[in-house]
Amino acid sequence: MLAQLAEVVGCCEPLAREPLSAQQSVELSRVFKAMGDPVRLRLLSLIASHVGGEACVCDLTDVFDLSGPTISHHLKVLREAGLVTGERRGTWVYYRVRPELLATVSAVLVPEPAEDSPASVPGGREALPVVEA
Amino acid sequence: MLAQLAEVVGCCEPLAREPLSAQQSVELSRVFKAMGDPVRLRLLSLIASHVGGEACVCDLTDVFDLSGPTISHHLKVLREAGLVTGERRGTWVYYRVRPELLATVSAVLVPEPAEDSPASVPGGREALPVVEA
DNA sequence: CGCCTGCTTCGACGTCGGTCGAAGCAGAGG
DNA sequence: CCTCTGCTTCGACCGACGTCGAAGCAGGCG
Repeated sequence: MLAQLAEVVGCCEPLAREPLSAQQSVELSRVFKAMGDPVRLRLLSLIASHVGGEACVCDLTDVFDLSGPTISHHLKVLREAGLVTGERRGTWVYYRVRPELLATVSAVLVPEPAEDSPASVPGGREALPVVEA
Repeated sequence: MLAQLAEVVGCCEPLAREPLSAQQSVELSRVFKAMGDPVRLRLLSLIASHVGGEACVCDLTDVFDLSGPTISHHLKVLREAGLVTGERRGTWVYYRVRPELLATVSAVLVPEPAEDSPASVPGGREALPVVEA
């Protein structure tokens, strides 16, 4: 049911080039809303900067003065926004970021595409992140 | 009272380089939260892509099926986040975007700075946008 | 099998935020 | 001065969201 961000946003011009359609703005705002919370933003940076590019939930929980369910909730929001992926390996669940989505969002903000970022695979527009609920 | 985004965020590394501090995440999330609404995101793109780089409120109101007070409220949120500035000229109020803030936020998202964007003035780190409530 | 640990889901509660109509303020123009 | 238009502020309503404890699920380990 969730529209695929790649189809709607991946092909949209930078903000200053032409106005967003109603649908594009809805899709894009989903990602920004997920990043619009201090805890989630910090979770994102903790995962992104962790060694190996992934972090266990138990590592993340210790950083905050928040309950486990709350951290789990925030991770779910990030997951549903397509910003991270979670994978269970044995007892622990490891989270990774999707650098493609960050690169896509980043490109929308600046007038100059700056497409030399390593995360943007050449001709990989259809390989952009897909939100699978 | 509002901390200046330039001091807190303007000097922070990309997300994947090192984790954000609690304060940095609070400041940054303020901007993302402002962009986390479809109407505000569309307002932002309408202003940014308008001829002359500025748009009158009356032009913006016509695009949405929303009341004037609601549009005004969203513009205030964007203003307080430092994303736009409003200037009264005679009867009308014109809004402009702050491309520096967009460039700053964009740079935080991608691991490669991509600092060749025209909005990032060389050595102008202290000239970055300041939120003045 | 039974327990223990790590994580998620559920249900509830309080706050925040988007929306509106009514009212207020600022200029322009009679 | 009065009025009219453009925009903002105010007050209220209601749904969305962040938070928690309790309960549920999954996998390791005696």
